[in-house]
Amino acid sequence: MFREQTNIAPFLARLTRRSRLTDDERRAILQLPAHAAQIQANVDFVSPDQTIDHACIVVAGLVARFGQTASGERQITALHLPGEAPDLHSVVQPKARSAFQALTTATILRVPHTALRAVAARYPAVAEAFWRDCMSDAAITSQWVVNVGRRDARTRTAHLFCEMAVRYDAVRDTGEVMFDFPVTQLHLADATGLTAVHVNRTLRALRDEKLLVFSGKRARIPDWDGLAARGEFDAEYLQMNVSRDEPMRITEALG
Amino acid sequence: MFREQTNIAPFLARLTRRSRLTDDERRAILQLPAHAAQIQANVDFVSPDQTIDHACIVVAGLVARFGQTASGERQITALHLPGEAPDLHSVVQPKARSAFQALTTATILRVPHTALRAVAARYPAVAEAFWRDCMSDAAITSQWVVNVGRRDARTRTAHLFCEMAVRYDAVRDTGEVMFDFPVTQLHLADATGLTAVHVNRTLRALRDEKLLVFSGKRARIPDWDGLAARGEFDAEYLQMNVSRDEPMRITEALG
DNA sequence: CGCGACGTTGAGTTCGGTCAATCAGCGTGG
DNA sequence: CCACGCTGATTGACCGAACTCAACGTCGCG
Repeated sequence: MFREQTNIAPFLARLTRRSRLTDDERRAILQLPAHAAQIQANVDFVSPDQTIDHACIVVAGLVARFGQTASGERQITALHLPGEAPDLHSVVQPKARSAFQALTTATILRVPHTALRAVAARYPAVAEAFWRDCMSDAAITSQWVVNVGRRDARTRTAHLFCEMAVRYDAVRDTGEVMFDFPVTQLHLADATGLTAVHVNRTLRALRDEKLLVFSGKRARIPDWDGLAARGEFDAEYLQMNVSRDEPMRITEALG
Repeated sequence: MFREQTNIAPFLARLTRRSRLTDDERRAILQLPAHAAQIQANVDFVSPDQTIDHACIVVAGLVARFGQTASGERQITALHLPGEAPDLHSVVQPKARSAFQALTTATILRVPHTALRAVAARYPAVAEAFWRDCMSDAAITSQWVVNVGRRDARTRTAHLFCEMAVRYDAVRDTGEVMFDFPVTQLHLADATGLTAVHVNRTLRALRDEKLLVFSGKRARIPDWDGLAARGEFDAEYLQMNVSRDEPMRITEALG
């Protein structure tokens, strides 16, 4: 039980980045029942149209949400790193509408909907934090529409790497940035709406521009400002730190 | 006041399509304070980075959420028709991250966040309905990533028209489908990630295939099944009717 | 009647896709 | 230890869907 609590901690940390929670509320989240599970790479662990009774939290590895066309081409619509809950929305929408896969062997925590609903019902501020968390993901998805719809391959790829760098919390200053990013070029293609071949060429072009080196599942960004400019990247939409903003607790609306 | 209640009714109807609400809860929503406003076409009525203190509900017209690239190209990331609340998420995220514009002269209702939060705090089931409503929009955005990222121009356009037909509630049987869709070809380009010129050619191609006639801001789909097949369209993700599903009231989780 | 917004069409270009071959790394079994 | 086979990365040659540029048509409206 204690081990499970420490596993939930990153998820709680993520929530409290954007929502204020009392000690009781935090405790309630840490005490959520959870079953750890190892997930094999490239195998659906949630399938579309499946009705599920639990949400999951990524503990280790990288999880992706997939869409598919009739001809079988795939499109990643979201990436989820440790601490995130890819299908938290299933609490209010148990019927899955897209597939989830781990891109590498991953560890997840399965948390029953019943438990999540109980906490949300007992602590409205937690329900609010869940809602807000889902909306953060939605803001990212919105940006992906813009990225995939309107930017050329290099800008698009640069933007993706910038987003991941910030989400992996790898951007400390404006100098060199490095982070592990365990994806293949095929995964990058599925995320950017390009083909694997063109991703390869695009990566090489960005390397030639001395903006990004991606090799051995590790990304190195020699010049953060340069890549951010190349990718038209503005981290604002990721709202990595809004805790200093006003409380925004619905609970306090009653006065 | 009475007039305002009737204007909120379509929004309530939308909520109750997917969430169960008691009479009290419905009444509370209908009694939300709201100011009607006329919105001019093609002018931002919400700008990015603006912190807002109210959400809006579309009463008449068509509202779009826009993203933009550095070079000024625009991408529509969501379309909202009457009864929908384009920025309901602002209740938990007052800082806007994209622009909103009406595509035609539109009427909206502005509802103060304070009032929305008060209702959500007093009736947790309403908070839940709001959350679920936002997640429905998110499911659509997810599909748009797939559409824009992986489908060719014709399939993409066909898919968009199918989605709009269903959301306008124009699909009754599998025969001919007609609905008003007040957008220009430039708007369609911004929604599909194509150029206006290519949208024009794509529309003509679909007309030649006898699948879609779009003229005078009115869409006619002679053969619904045909267009749906052409657009790889499956309405499931729109979840237009899930009320018969289990209650899913977080409130009931306490037992 | 003339202006502006929108729609339509043609000609030429280009970015990214397709097809196909080769290479590199790595785990497995002989 | 090495051959084999698999997955992923890389490269070249060619192709085509969608973009660009530019002109012209059409419609509504002041």
